[in-house]
Amino acid sequence: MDRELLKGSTPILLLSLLTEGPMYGYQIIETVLERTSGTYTLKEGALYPALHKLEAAEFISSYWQTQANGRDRRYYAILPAGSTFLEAKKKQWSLFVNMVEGFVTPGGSAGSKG
Amino acid sequence: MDRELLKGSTPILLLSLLTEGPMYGYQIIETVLERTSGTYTLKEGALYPALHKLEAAEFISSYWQTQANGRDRRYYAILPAGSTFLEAKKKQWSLFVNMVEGFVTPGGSAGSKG
DNA sequence: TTCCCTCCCATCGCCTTGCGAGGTAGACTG
DNA sequence: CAGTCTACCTCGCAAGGCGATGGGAGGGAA
Repeated sequence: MDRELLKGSTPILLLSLLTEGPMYGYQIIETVLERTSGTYTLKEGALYPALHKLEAAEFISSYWQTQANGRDRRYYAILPAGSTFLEAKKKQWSLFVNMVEGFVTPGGSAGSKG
Repeated sequence: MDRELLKGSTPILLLSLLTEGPMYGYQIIETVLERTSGTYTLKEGALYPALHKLEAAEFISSYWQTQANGRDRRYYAILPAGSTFLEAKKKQWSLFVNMVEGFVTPGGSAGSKG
């Protein structure tokens, strides 16, 4: 997976994932790994700073939860503002994808959606 | 257009464009501007360094051409290695797009590619 | 008890990229 | 001559991902 391509897509990934329900960091990494069949490993050095930024922007919130075995986990949940932001990001995303595809496949105008 | 999303996509754009024939910098900027209906302005600060990198990697070659009015223009043309690289990049691109879409639309597996 | 592995959090410096701003210069226009 | 358009290029900055590194708690093995 091209690292440079990834830049900027992490918030979309994170917010989309959290739309399905609260998750904790380690779980996010594993989930991404599973869903991509090992293709993409979300790195800790990318995940945590991204999570913290999202929280600082109040797009997500976090809370610590203690498990039965006594260990603590920090869960992240999406906030309404985060959902709104996600929708905006999604629009930018499809705009971006259509733009690039428009150049990659110049003949068939890649404008299948909005 | 989200700047961060753009990162890493420039080589694909450039190589794809040059597949249609040799172009010079200024022309590339104008072409991108036209084709995206003014949505995306490829900046000089992004274009020239990218072009130089591509040339250093021998994916493209350049030559100066003098116009009728005496002005010089530097044309860039894609090389065989560049085409090969483009194909690889395209694969990475669709992998990347499918990956993100897989998270954005968890229900409907976004497996419609080319 | 000690050792190590797994889980789970987090930060730091480096590298790469795109961008804004700045610079050079020839040709055409007024 | 001044101003604008074409056409090239570079520099410093900001932002993001990555590899490395570190810390801490629980559980199993020696």
